[in-house]
Amino acid sequence: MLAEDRLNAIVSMVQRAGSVTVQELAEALGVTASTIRRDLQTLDRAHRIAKVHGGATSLERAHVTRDLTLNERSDLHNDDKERICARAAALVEPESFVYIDSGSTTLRLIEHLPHLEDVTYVTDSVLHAQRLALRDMRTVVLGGELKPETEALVGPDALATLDRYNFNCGFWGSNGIAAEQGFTAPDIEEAQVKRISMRHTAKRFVISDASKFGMVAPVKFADFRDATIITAGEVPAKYRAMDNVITV
Amino acid sequence: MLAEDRLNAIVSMVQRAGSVTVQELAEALGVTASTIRRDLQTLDRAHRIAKVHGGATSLERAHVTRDLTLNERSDLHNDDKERICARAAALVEPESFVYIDSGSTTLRLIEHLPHLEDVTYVTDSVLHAQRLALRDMRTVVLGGELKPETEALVGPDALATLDRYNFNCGFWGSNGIAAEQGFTAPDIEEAQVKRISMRHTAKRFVISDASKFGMVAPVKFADFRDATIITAGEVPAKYRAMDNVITV
DNA sequence: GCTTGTGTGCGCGTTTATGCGCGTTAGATT
DNA sequence: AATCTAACGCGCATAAACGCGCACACAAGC
Repeated sequence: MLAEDRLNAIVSMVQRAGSVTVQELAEALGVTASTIRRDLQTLDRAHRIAKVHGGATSLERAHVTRDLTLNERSDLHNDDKERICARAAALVEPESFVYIDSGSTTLRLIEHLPHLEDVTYVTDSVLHAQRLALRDMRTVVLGGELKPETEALVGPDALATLDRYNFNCGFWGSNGIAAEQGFTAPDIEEAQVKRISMRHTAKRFVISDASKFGMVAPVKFADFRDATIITAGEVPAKYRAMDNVITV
Repeated sequence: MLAEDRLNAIVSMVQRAGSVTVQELAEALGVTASTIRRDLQTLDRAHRIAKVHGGATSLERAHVTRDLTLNERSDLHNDDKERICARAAALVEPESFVYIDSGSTTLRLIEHLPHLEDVTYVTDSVLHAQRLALRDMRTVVLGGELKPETEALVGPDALATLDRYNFNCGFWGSNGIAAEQGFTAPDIEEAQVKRISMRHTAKRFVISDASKFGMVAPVKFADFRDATIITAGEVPAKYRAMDNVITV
């Protein structure tokens, strides 16, 4: 049996039953538990199922249930991202007003944020807001239309709210980072929110792994010099030398 | 059985019955009380149920009085709620701008909403917004501070956003419904959001099971005559006769 | 034929989940 | 208000699940 077929079989079993254990899968497919675990990891990363302790559940079930602590752990071995987030989180100061952009990297950042006095976090992502609230942080959500794919808020309401705020510092993700093209995002509306939020922030940080350097996405939201980049891993020499790039 | 499944089972048992004891859960699921307690702790932290001495209650029940005991147990009239929500959902018309209040009853309502042309839903709850987006509804979220307990948005930003909107119709939950005291909520800030959102809505509906009639919570957000009540079950005769009460 | 890469199984140290015992505490009873 | 009982939380022990490294098998490419 092809590995690919086995993956599909797992997905359909999970879909049909709602949830299955590693053992059940191992027996049904005639491979060891190790292999099943690796498969589940792959499928979880591809967002085709949700891996949980002991087995896997379908996404629908996991979505209502979403155990927030489990997903993070799945790719926790990504040392780079962990280090980046730890470094970034240390930049938050007491009594400050902090903006957190939507995106998977900033989501990871939330888990590292310290419990400081009188800090308020503002975000354009409902998912991020929930996580912040779970960690008992003072949390403010921008208004606006909810984009289902990214759970981010966009549109005039979001922008209008931002216009009333001024942040001490903020953290953004970026799909592309290039010296000439600056920071770029895949979507016009989201780029607009990023642009305006940056405009209202004193200390601006982009957190990203090394893979984004040299990449260019459709819509620019800031110049390369507009933010300090916190990154890790194999950063191209050209960028590593720049004084607004911090490699950890 | 997967631990994850057990958590789901607990939630659905709590939702259906309104409240359950640790013992009942332990017997039903074939684990010890210790495990159930740990599960309840997890679920309570995730705001999926409310843990109380002796067992757990659904969030909405815990809301009326902060620490209630398991003494008087009543069914949440699951059927009633379903009928109420189905009736309410039928009131949404195409090409309308609809407000959905936070709360467990309105959450259930979302599952019944039809896919009509050109309907936009606005809500003050991040949880509700996620569900709406999952169902591919056009969804707008009010801004504001996120209250962790209820996942509702409150404060000046929420109110400012509401001031720019005018809804064709809207649906609210209410902790108390009484002829003299009107509609009441447990929290000042949430009551304010309810009040302002109602003020900007043409057709106002409160959806509630019969148990809320005669109850009074601390903060009033509307007069009894301000909304049409959609309810079911054993409504006191005094209220059943009123012409803004629809019993299904 | 040899190398290279991928997928799988196995062993081992680590983490997580569960059950049990015991001292403490919250509610009910009087 | 005093007392009593059941629920509670904590620590510990155990077993299962887990992740990782390594070895081997097999296939593809030079």
